[in-house]
Amino acid sequence: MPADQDPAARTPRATLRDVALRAGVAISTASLVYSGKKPVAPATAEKVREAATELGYHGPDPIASSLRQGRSGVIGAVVPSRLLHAFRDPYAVTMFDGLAETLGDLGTGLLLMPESAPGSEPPPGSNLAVDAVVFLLSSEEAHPLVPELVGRGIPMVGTGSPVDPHIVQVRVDDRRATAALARHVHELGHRHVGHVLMPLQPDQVTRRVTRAEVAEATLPITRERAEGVRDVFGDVPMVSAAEADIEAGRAAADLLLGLDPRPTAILAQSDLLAVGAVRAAEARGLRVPEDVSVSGFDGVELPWLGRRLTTVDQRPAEKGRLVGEALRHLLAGESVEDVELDAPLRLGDTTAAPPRPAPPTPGPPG
Amino acid sequence: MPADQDPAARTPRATLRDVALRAGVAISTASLVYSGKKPVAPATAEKVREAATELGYHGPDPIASSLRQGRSGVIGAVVPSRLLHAFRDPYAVTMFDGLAETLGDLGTGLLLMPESAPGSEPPPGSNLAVDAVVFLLSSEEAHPLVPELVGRGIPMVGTGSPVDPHIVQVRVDDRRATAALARHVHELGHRHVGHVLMPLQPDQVTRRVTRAEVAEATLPITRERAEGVRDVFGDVPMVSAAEADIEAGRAAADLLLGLDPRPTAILAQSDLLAVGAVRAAEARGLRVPEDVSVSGFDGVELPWLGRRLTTVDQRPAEKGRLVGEALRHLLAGESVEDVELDAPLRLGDTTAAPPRPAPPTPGPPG
DNA sequence: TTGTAGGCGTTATCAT
DNA sequence: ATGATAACGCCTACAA
Repeated sequence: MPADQDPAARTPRATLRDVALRAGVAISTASLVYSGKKPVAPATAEKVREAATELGYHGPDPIASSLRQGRSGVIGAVVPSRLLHAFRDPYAVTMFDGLAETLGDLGTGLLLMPESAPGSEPPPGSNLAVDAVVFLLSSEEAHPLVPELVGRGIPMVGTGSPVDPHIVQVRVDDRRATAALARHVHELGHRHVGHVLMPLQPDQVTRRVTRAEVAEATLPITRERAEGVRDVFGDVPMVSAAEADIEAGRAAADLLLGLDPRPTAILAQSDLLAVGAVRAAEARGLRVPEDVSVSGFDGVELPWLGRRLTTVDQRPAEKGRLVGEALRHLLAGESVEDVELDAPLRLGDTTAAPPRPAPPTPGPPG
Repeated sequence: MPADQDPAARTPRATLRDVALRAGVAISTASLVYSGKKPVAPATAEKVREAATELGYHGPDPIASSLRQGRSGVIGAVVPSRLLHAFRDPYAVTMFDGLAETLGDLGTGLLLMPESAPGSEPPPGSNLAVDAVVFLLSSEEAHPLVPELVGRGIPMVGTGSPVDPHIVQVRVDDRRATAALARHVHELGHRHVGHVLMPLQPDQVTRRVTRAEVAEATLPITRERAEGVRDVFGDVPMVSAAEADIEAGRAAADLLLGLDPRPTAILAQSDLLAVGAVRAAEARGLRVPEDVSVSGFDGVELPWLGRRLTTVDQRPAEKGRLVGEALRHLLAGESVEDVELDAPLRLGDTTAAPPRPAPPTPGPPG
């Protein structure tokens, strides 16, 4: 390795004071040249810029500036520690994209704060300088960071969980939206449906679950979507997927398709799970939608699927943008109400009327 | 909206001084209770914590702490403004995941700094308080932020571009790795191959490109991988995809498969492009690998593909981790050399010997 | 083990 | 339009 670094690194960095001194003006005047908050004579500004260039000064130190102004210009985003998994879902990425769009206009940065093992004290990230925090993908009803942030008076925006009166929520009415979708499937004529749920717990296995278990799910949307299905179909067989991804959706749907009577429709709690359900059906030689209908939830783009899923469009990009808007108002000191996002039903080509039932089993003659 | 916020919000937040005063100790002592850098008598610590609780004090202000210590505990990650597109590629997500892993241990946060329209002055993000910056997905050979950051003495780590002596690079030898892959395809017997390239420019269209155009590609890896192919096959037909995604890969490969003679193998510059190539072949009724061989580059997980791509494994997670390691050393003040990552060839089931050529065209008799 | 004192680099206020 | 001055909240020598 090189004997030593750039010699300039050894020299203490120039500060605004050095620049002002060299330009022959007051520090406060030099500050104005950079902030532009008050007019400065062009000649003066020029002198300051020159001095800055000579000293290798590249503008005010963001940390010092933050301290003085009381804001860091950074929004914290709490994300699952397994970022990889979360971002495999286009829903998550799309929502972040929408958020980043608003934030970009705002000139604020987005700081990823990975959740870590529960119980660590203090919760990681509590020592990071953020002006506000968003919870977009949390699957916990309570979160250790929340009391901490409330205590610090840091505004928070979420999309459902964690649940806390201090968090401004931007959400969809999951139950109602799911019920609308279920009603559509019911009207097509389906009477035997199966429901594929998100994981009830982290690290669980794909398995059938009971209504009682679902009532205790960590993730509120899991419960609410299941209720939406029940509102229309009553109790139906439910399988909770081990992960919110395609493979787990396939496994979960496969379990349902093995039941007797076999469901004629699979309602999945996310588009990715629904894709898995389509795969499971195909693997059994069943055609979608002729033999089995499949529906999802989210409304993400799946260009590689080659078909349009019947789903609820949560408008994830819009959701992200609305979170950004809420942040903007909160940072401006305004108070903000919860937002309910409209989530329209999108009919695709994965749902149709159920196959005609086999003629009332004549049974082998004799 | 509510008439007003939590009344506590109006009260200026308690500081360490208030706490010390209330606990009857010196500010510096109270500070030690939180930093733990020197021992404090248990009784004293208890008094301080009590006072803190009473005052609603939740630990030192991160900004003030940062100013004093000269570090913010935040790493900046420059990302494409179209985050959505970038994160559609599992390569990107996997690499970030690897990075986040190292950073998690380090207790530092990752701040996303979206690149914005070129030419904005000053470059956005230059006012954010970061201790170091990483460029993982940049497609520019030069970047406006680089001189700025060099000026501020902020260490940088990258994976190839932008190119600058101040940036520690963690890279793969793209040319050599691609040549190794090409050699494998050559040894299988292929003599007519087509090459699918990443976009040469942002916002371009999928189209055939010449060697001369490739030599001027923005993205160094595009050039280097093309050279790797040329090292083995000489000049081959090349098509640059409009985007680094499946659909563009399909369109690009379709162009190649329409040539006469039709290539018996398509070498794509990324796994996602290769998936598109597989789709293009299938759409033409060609079997992979019996009729057409396809190879990729990256080595990402594609569980939904249902087959294993022949590819170069860049080990993206490891790459991310190595970037994290480099950061760790830089932040510790050590000097760091560029890292070359080994990228092994992974044989999958998308490559095989070319189909036997049709018997030397007898032509219609007569 | 605890206290004293000074400053990190900036910006806001107020006066000129 | 410019200048002097006082914080912003904390941490670290150093002294006791």
